[in-house]
Amino acid sequence: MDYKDFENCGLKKALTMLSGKWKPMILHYLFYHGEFRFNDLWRSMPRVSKKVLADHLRQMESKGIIKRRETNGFPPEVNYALTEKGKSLGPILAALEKFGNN
Amino acid sequence: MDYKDFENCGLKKALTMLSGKWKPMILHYLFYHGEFRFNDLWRSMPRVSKKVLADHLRQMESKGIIKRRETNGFPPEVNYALTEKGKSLGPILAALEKFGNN
DNA sequence: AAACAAAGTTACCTAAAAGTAACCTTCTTG
DNA sequence: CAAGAAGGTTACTTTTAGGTAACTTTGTTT
Repeated sequence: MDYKDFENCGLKKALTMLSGKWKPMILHYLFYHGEFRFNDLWRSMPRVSKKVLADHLRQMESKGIIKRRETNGFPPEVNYALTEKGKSLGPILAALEKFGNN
Repeated sequence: MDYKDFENCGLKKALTMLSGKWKPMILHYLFYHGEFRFNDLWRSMPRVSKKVLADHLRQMESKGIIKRRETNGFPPEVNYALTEKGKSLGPILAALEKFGNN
């Protein structure tokens, strides 16, 4: 590994996708509840700001981990769910959780 | 999961241990080269400051992922290596690396 | 005696991440 | 026709992470 190319390392990319104050909680919620709506998630996480939650969701969407789906009824409804790629994180996150609990 | 207890979640704890700008690179170095000395690592990572490198190493040591060993000869020599717990991250990091490369 | 080496530490400074409160748009209901 | 709800955005402030350069300590080499 040439260290000037380290930004392209898969480990670095994966950990960057998962780092963010609220991402573990979002992922936990997704694996536990399946999909959710923006405000439902937000209300269940009382200490996160809408701004940061929206940022985190956008980042995760841009990495292909979650997908956003708008229904055009009223009131507007936006659902977030894991993509297939996101679901493939399942075993890894389970292993991390186990590791973190020692 | 009660969200006010989320700080104690294993996933959160694990990801916190692994997050830090240079930790993926340190781990990569450890798994690839085995142990190293402070300045050897530092010289191979020209863009990290000694302060941050020392901080990262201290955090990882405090989590039991790496161990620090001083020899009392001269010049002083400090070696860092993975602990057994650290080695147990191997398969997880390999899976993350694969995931990160899609 | 001066210079150097290892493994840091210290006192600052800058950049990035997160938080706050107010606001916006489109429709619905009272 | 005012209020409210969903799903955000905006401008601004605070907090945390990371960076810089100089310095320290103990001993060795020149």
